[in-house]
Amino acid sequence: MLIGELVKQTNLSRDTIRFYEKMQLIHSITRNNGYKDYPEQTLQQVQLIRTAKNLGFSLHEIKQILAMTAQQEIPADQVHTIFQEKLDVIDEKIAQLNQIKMMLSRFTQGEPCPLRKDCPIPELN
Amino acid sequence: MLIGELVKQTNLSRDTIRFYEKMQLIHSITRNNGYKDYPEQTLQQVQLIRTAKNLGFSLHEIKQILAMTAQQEIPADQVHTIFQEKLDVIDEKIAQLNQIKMMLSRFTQGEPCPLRKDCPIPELN
DNA sequence: CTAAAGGATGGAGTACACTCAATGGTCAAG
DNA sequence: CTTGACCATTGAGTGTACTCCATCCTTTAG
Repeated sequence: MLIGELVKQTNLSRDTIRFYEKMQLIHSITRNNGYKDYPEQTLQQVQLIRTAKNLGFSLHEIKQILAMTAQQEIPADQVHTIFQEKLDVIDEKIAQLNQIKMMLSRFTQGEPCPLRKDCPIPELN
Repeated sequence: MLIGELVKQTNLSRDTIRFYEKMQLIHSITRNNGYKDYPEQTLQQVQLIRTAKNLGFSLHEIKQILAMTAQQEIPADQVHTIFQEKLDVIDEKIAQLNQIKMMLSRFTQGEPCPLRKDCPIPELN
């Protein structure tokens, strides 16, 4: 797949795609004429980049996640540990989101806001 | 509370606190001697900033959330709408996190990775 | 009174993640 | 063979969120 096709399928800009490739989040094979060919799976990888970015992961972290998914198996304990770490981070983020959500929800139901000075102190985190 | 105390309680740097104040996420009262006095609730506000930032909200978005919590009530439909929007974003983020989580979990249980096939293994820095 | 600790301001610099502009090569249609 | 759509590279610029530095003022301990 040439870059123009990838742009259409992903709605990313050319520059963004080239930036991701420079950062080695995605990869291509260079044809004889100098044009770059992106494999089909790049679409899925871009989708993961988009989602993870949206969730506050840095490109560096996303690169790690992508690298892990590229392994054949999960042989080393080391890799598994990094993997579990990411899962833990995700669980923590979910918990934090639920906390903020509950705080905001209570507020929309007319309860006093914990961030105002005349209100009780919340237990965030 | 003077800035030094706030630094101790929050583990943020002086510069970060001053940056947040310049961006109007937090506020202070200036004493006669020019020193700035931060109200107690600043601690909770900083905690929300920290949590929301961790979840991928921008300082601009966090400023909106903080502004909303400062309202006495929720009178205007407009405010309520923005509020509900944030709640929706939070729900979406939770869903996305669960998606990534499930993808990674499946992978740790030996299933083939949807991002693989012939993908080259990126190098970790 | 003096020194040290802590406070304020202004401006420059940094890291990250793009984004744009300039320049030039490749290829298919007419 | 030219034109226009695509492709490539390089380097500069932008917005966000800090971070550092220089300089100067205020308070407190000795």
